[in-house]
Amino acid sequence: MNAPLSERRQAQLAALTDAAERRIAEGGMASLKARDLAADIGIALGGLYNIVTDLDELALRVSSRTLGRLGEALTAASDALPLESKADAVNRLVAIAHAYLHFAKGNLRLWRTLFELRLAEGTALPAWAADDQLRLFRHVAEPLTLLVPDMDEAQQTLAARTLFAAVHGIVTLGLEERLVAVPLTALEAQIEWLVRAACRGLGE
Amino acid sequence: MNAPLSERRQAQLAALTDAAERRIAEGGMASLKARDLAADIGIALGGLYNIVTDLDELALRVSSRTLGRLGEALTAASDALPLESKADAVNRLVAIAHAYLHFAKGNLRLWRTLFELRLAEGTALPAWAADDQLRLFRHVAEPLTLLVPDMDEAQQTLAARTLFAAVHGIVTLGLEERLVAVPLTALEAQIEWLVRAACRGLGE
DNA sequence: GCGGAAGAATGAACATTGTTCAAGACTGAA
DNA sequence: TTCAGTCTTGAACAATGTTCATTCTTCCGC
Repeated sequence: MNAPLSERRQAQLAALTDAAERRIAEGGMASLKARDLAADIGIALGGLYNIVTDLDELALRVSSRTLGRLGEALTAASDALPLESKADAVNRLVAIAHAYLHFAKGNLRLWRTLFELRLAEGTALPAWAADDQLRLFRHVAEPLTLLVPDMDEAQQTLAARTLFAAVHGIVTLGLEERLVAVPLTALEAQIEWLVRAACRGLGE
Repeated sequence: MNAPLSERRQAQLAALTDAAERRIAEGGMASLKARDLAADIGIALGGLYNIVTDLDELALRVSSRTLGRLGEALTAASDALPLESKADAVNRLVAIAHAYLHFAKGNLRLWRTLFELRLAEGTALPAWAADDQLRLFRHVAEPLTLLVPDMDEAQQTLAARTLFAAVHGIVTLGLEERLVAVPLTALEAQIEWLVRAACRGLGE
């Protein structure tokens, strides 16, 4: 209780973010309630707004953490494979896509929250949040530079985004349980097919 | 909801759905407010709940309309091309994907609403809504049967879903304005590349 | 140490929503 | 006309995010 205020604030922010993360993991973004969170960390309702300006900011902070963990997962998948030949590059892209699928399945609610963020119309998302996103694309872009070294860089970036988006779409639809459930291994196979086909299509 | 409705009720329901569609097209699902809608069609607040059980039901009805119009757009794109050779099949798939992109861009808020529907946990979506979705997949499945006639039907269905999902992902990310904007023609080119590559990958 | 300014904590109050409900108004058959 | 059933109404309720005056703490210059 008598730690210096600045430290205390940091600790509160961390505790608040923890609580928010737990609540979202438990019940999705819809269960991010100001009163619940205040109770979780033992402060009065109004105190929330000394730590954070918005519940939206809080959701953004949780999303940043999730993106960080996702990045680590993709890094781990990448580092497990060599990257020397073009075949390596394709294999690595497949591994990244599979890692993405498994992360999404294993962190379903937190992962979904990444895309449910609705910032107030007109407010751009903070730089640190945008950075997190770019870091993700770079995981895909790196093998691509080896795969198609002659392609101009803007085109490579665009291709990385497209590939990422395609895989993301497959994962999203595949984990949507209000449609027919697709077995995980079938999803993996579909992703692998698409990534390999897309890579082959890049060559020409 | 399935008892025979009086004519007045039908008219009210239509007017209400119109109003909801207008509001969503204008400001997204967040601007579907009970009081606004009641005012729009000139009834008291409570009267809404004689016409519709929920605002969610209303959003679902608007989504059904949107899916219907989307289906028509895909049909129009399909019918404009012959379907005899395998090359025709690929061209048609590309045309469908492009039509999807243009529909999404031209009906951005209504299209996004399709995926923002959050039915109360545990309630399945009504059969008529599920049917609309299946009809969409069939647009993709039809050319696929010509393209890979030897493939077993379950596999064809799965491939259709995957292709649809991949294109959907590209469109979603491409129309997300809080990232770098991608010119429409670049988006078209990316989609065409991916669809053609995926089709070639199917053959082997 | 101390005293006052700056900042933080509190919880009541406000604003905005979706939804319900008792009471009145209406409609159509007898 | 009368009356039972139905529709409509708008006030009330509940849940929620956010603000604010008041009270309490903390920190820094003396």
